[in-house]
Amino acid sequence: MGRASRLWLHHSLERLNQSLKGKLQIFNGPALSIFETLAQSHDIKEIHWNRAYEPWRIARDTKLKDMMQEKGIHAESHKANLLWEPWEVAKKDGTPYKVFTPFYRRGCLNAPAPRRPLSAPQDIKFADIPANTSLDDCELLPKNRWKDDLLAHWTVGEDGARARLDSFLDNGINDYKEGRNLPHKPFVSRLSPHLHFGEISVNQCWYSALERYDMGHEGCDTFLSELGWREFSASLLFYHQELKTDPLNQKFIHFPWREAPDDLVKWQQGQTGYPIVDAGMRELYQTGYMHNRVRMIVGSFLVKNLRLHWQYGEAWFWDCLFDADHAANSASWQWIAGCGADAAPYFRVFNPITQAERFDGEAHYIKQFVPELANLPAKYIGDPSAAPADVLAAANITLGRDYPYPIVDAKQSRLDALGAFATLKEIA
DNA sequence: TTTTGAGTTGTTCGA
DNA sequence: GTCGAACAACTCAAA
Repeated sequence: MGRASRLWLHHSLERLNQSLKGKLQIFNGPALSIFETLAQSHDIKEIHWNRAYEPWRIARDTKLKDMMQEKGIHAESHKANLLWEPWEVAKKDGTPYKVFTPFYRRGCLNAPAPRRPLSAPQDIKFADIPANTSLDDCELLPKNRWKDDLLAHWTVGEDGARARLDSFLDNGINDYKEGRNLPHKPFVSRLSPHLHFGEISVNQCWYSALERYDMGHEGCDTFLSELGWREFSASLLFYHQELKTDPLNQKFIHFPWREAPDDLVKWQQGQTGYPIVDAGMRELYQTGYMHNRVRMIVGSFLVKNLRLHWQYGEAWFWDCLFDADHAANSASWQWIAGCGADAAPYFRVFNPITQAERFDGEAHYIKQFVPELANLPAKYIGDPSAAPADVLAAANITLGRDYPYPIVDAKQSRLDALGAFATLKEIA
């Protein structure tokens, strides 16, 4: 796990333990040997767990199931992370979908409806099994950065997740279709970390939305289809276990990526000279989250304007995001790079200046995370280097000192990217 | 098997 | 300033 994920997990387990009245037992180590030991010392009849789809988990759980069955223990995994299992959504010929819209509309929405959420168990009987470690001894907390201020923006745990969903259904969902593109507005759900860590189920999200709104409500439909994207990513990972490293479009193995470690660091630190990119990267580092619209902008900037390998972006997001999810992260980076499923056409390169003007025209978002530009008129917020000298002076900004010059020219690097993509055409 | 229509999120240019 | 077309060609899904 990345550092942000470990931090969230620590606090999430703490909350879970509280809601279980201190009865949560934590075991650290290889699952196989832990369960083998438990099976020797206790009379275990059945073992149940929620299914997961990461390659290492599938491999582990398969071994676990085999071992339990050898011992005569009933072992069963269940659908709990997804609305539909990957193998429940297939084309007529039985093969998996590769395009989102038919996957969702024909595949998911025509399949049997997902089960309704179950209510919490009233009475859990805990066995008297001593844990082999404590939460603190797991050392999930990062040693040298983040911690509390990073979590100031969140309420970790089941109660926080439920409150987030209710608040979104009260407010954000009504403006969701268009509003979710505006990074300074509270119109996105921000449910992703809660969903990732199982603090709320996707079934609860699905049916809570449908209890309040009908299919046909624009915001509701868009929200449900975003849950559909989560399913789509999981399906892609299930059928392409190497999604994290291998481009779905094999031609991209030959793509002429640049190697420019200095540029990568400037991207990571939010020092590219393009305020909307820098705001996003700083939001990520400071809050463990980045608004979806801005994720696309910074992603496009990395893989197209800087022409650095999408796996660098994938790795940084994996480390910094509270909602870091193997399937969604890999699939989305492949999508923005152009090698993934349903990927953007090669000529679709986000212009960081235009995007800033269109989606943060009053610069509320940028000024929140790039405070050194606080006095710059919004008119120039997309590209401070284009502001007249007297405007910069009045805003107390000296480029190259207070805020960087653009590290690449947006126009020229776009053309370079198009040229690089064109070289792929010649590959058979 | 062949054909047909369609494909999350954009930019730029010219009328 | 606004709007529609061009930007390529390919793969996918289903008729």
